[in-house]
Amino acid sequence: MFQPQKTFLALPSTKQQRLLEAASEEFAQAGYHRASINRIVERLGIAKGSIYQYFRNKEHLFGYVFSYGIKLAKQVLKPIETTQGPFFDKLKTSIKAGIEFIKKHPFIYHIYLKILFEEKVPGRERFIQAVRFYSREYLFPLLEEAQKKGEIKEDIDLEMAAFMLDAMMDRLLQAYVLPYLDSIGIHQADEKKLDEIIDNWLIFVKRGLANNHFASER
Amino acid sequence: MFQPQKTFLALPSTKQQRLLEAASEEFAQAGYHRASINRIVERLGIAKGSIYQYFRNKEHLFGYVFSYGIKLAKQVLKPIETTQGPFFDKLKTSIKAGIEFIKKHPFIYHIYLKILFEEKVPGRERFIQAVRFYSREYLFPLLEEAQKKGEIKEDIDLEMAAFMLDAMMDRLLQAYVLPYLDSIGIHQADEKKLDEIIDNWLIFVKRGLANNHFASER
Amino acid sequence: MFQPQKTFLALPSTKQQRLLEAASEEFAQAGYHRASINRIVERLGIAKGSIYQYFRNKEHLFGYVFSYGIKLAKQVLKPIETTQGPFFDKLKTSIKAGIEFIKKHPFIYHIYLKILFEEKVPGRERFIQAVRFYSREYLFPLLEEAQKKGEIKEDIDLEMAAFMLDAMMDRLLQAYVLPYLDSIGIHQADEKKLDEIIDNWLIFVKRGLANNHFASER
Amino acid sequence: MFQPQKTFLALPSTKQQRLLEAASEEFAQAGYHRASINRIVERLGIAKGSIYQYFRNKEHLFGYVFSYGIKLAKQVLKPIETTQGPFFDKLKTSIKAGIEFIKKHPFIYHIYLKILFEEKVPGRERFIQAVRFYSREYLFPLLEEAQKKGEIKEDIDLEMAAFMLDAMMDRLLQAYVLPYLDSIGIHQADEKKLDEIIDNWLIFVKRGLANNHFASER
DNA sequence: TATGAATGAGAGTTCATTCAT
DNA sequence: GATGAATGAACTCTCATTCAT
Repeated sequence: MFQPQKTFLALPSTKQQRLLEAASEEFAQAGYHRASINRIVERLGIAKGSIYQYFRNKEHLFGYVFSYGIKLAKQVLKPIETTQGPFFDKLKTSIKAGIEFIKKHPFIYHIYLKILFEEKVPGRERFIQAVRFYSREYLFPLLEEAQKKGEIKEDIDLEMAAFMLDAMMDRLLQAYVLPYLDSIGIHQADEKKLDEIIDNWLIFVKRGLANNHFASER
Repeated sequence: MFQPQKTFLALPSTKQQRLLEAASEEFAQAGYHRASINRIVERLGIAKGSIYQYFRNKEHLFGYVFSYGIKLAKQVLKPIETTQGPFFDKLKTSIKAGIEFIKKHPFIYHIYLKILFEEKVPGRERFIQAVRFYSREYLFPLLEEAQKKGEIKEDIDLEMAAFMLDAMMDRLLQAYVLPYLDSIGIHQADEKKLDEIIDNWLIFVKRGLANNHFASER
Repeated sequence: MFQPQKTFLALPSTKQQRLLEAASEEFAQAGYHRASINRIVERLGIAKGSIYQYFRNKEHLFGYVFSYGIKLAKQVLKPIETTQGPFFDKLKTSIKAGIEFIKKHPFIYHIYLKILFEEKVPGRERFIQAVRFYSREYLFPLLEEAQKKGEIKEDIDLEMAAFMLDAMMDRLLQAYVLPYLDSIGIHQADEKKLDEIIDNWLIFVKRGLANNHFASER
Repeated sequence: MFQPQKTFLALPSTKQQRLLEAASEEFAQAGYHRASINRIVERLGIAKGSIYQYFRNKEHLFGYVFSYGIKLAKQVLKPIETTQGPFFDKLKTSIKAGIEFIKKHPFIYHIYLKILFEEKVPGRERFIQAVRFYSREYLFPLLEEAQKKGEIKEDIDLEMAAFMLDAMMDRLLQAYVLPYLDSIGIHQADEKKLDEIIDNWLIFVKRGLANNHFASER
């Protein structure tokens, strides 16, 4: 949909990469509308006109960064989808993959956050859909399968479950990145601590909050 | 911190109110940076200079809207905090109060969403903290009390529980407002349907996802 | 249709006039597309932003200059239309009025010339129609009346006559302004010479080219 | 004056021709200044740099198109000049030749119209002079000859006659091309209709507007 | 106190032209 | 000889802010 110009594709791939990174960084810092082409070219030390040789306009530049992000996200998602094993293991794999993705491509995730509630961002819905790869589309089939196998209680509303899992996983990742949303110390936790937190999170998800004895008494 | 000028305080309170509403609406629609003072004064039919008599600048204007939002949020929070009864009832009250708040003050909530991930918004963290009134600060003490009373399993990590509850409640409220998240049908639901969804959610929260028999066997 | 902003109308009329003249001059020199807002504000010694307080954009600025031109043209046209007397006297009055108009408002006429064949000029047709006030619309009724009175041969095709008169008068005015179209010495001729040329032109128009004796013989 | 580079002359003549046509088309559509080298090379599918191998710059490219136009115009003009016969027959031949020229080389004529009143077009006057091949230079000698032969009244000012004929013929050709001037139905007229119109025009030219009886009485 | 005209930095975009490959 | 990436000046337009009235 949003294609770069041929000029860009003819560039040495290191230069393509540099541009992609500079643009990503700018969009990650400022969102779509506040991002400045001026700043991007300054960062890159190229002329203002050059970027218009590479991309028709800001929209197309963003579109390219964005489809690049989707490509990366899919690379992460693919191997998880085909993974075999118990449902809760897959969940763990998923959330760890999410964190790995953020570590590897912090700008992409930041762009996602920036445009989550930004208005009139070209292609926004598509982008959000793609980067939230643990969303209903992905989780619901997993839940169905798990319920069939007896891993999940029969009377659980799976739509609601998918929705809530999405919410929790999304927030977990957000907290990993944004200190002010972090109350569990996940932000910049080391590898070991991270594992602990995720396991802790899984216990919560597995057992749920309610005391079964207490709840069943009522 | 961000005070209006004395000129503003001398204004008839109806005019103060109108200004507050116009500004809220603009910030809700456009976020902080993309909000336009031009549009605000147009909406109000006052001179552009006047708004600078009332507030030192955009930052201070936003600060005022913002403290107004916090005040409103606290009004909702106070009565809930003092409510007596079982923990899960309080939770239900909380989420319903949240929805009531959004209904009553849609602009405030939208501002919260808009600035959630916006950079360089003056006082952003404070505002977000305050409007997310079901955040850790509020939930953790409730959870502690509930655990003491035996309503909640002893081996649950309360920090994690507060974090997750926060995440889920936040997303529930977002779903109420944003069509793109309405896979669970909460968007624009009628009063009755809404109750159903919240009850459903509570069951989910109470019992958790995991099949206890299955889980305990492993 | 193209309105100035209230800000402009509130300006002291001398300033309005200065702006109008500066803009007219620029549009007259460069046409619509090549006209530069930058140059206009430079000429005026005002800030770039100011002109956008006065007019929504270039299109509206041009629209205003243009409707001002139409107003002036109508002021010239009105008195001629109501003039009584022989047809050929009216023709003479018309062409002299045209020259007077050009003398008084050289920029307006130059704008007309500039946009005659310029593409995508907002409101171009309307403008051209209005400034070519000796066009078919104006000439045809006069010719009809003259024919009725016997001033003009009965077998003359009046549409063709109007068309040709328009062509000749238009070119006369163009030659008055543009040296390279002038082969009869009308360009910047003095009052006396001008009268002579116009009379000469009228003879040509009255009698036509053809030698009647010769023509009738064939 | 404006020469192509040797590189261009070494090109196969089909390529030369293609370039000429593409450039003509662009200049015809956009005039001189708004014409875009970008679009020309796009149309041709050649590299932007190449065109600067062929022509020093835009000015020289235009100059070449322009001298090509003059060459074509002269090809049309030559045979007419040498034609023998009555003056009014020559006039008819002339205007028909003009229409033929426009049909055959629409871009050249459109360029003429576009730059008629455009400022700072290199060589503009020369080009206009050449393409308006029924101008004073051409018409005046014909008129002199005709007057000598008694085809034209003795007391006609030939300079004025040439001027007016030029004006009328020019406008006739414009009407053939531009819909907004087609009050006389010349626009896109079929061959037969066209002949009729030209004859009608000739009658007008021959006899003139004035009623001789009426005029002579006064 | 209220007004609104004036400002100017900065935004996205276009384009003829250059020059290393 | 052909290429096309790189340039940068100039373009129109927006906006928070100032200040004389």
